[in-house]
Amino acid sequence: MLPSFFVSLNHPMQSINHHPFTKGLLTWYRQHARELPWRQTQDPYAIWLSEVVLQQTRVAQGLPYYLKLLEVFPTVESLAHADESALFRHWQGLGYYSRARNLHKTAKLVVSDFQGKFPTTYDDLIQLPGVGPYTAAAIASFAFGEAKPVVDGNVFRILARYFGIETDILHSSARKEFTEVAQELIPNDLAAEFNQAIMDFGSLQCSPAPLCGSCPLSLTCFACQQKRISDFPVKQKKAKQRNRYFNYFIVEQGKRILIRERKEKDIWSGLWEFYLVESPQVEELESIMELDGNLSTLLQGATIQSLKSPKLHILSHQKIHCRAWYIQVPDNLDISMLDGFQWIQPEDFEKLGKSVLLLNLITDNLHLQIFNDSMPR
DNA sequence: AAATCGGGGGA
DNA sequence: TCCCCAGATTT
Repeated sequence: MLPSFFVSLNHPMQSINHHPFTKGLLTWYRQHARELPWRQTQDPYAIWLSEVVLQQTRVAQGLPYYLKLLEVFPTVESLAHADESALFRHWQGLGYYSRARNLHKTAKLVVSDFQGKFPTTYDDLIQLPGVGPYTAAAIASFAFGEAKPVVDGNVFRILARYFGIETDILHSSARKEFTEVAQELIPNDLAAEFNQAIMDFGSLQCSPAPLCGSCPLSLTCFACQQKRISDFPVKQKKAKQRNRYFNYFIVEQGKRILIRERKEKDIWSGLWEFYLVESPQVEELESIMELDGNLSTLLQGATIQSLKSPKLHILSHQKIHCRAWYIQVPDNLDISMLDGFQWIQPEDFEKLGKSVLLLNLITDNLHLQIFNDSMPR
């Protein structure tokens, strides 16, 4: 009769994991762990914040945003009570702006429905807006010690290589399959350490261009043994991005400029921008005016000049071709307010979140009188 | 199941 | 250029 702890070795909820992968990984981690600020705390708020910032974002890029956000919004209450516009301004430049909206939603939800205390289990955490399987597992393990494996890009890559898994990691069934493998490997009593370890291992050792020569797992790694490192992970190639043509007009009247919040279901929703006319291709000014009736109205009695602008702005799925003009409307000319637009002073516009394309457009034209050195950064 | 949502860095 | 990054959500 075997003792129960021995029987449990082949059970998913095993308390001690002797798999060579796990042993080698944890040994490696104890010598190579990165020192990262969100590892110095067990506060679920700080951990949640870091995980959302780091979604699809490199540590080096997200780190300054995390530090600043935690400084400005040190508690979930402070974030819940903050203006969403302030949050967007701090998120400016980080990308995937729906993260900021969901962050605010969840903060308000945690304060209003959970007395400011985050849920403590994976199953409850994943109910929160902007919290998916990865982030729920990260918070559950790091803050509460629950043995749920994180399955991010690192984990897909490492497990695909180590076990020779040929499943397309973009296929809908891939997450379930890789999660089941990871669940077999994660030690019940060292879940947080295992999850931190596997992500550091993916970043530092088993990176996209891996360092197999110095890898402690190379002897038991399928891809390395078979000399098929480049075969894993299997990943469907991405489609080509579409072209779009943005024509921006910096419209000025009496020290104020015409701006609008992007609210449609499109890129940069929640950010602010100048008057924009999108065209199906590169167009002359005359053709652009035909595309947009209000533009001709704005130009009645106004002066217009061409501006320097970023030629191209690349996103994951789109290539934005950009041109820009400067329209000065005389003070005495009465412009009826266009729907959805508002006039704003540059120093107030600076406080609103803007896309990197718009920031670059502004930077290219800081010599304009209207900006008057009020728009740094 | 596929598409979409940013921006930046490394090879 | 292409790929990938501490993914989530919508269609």
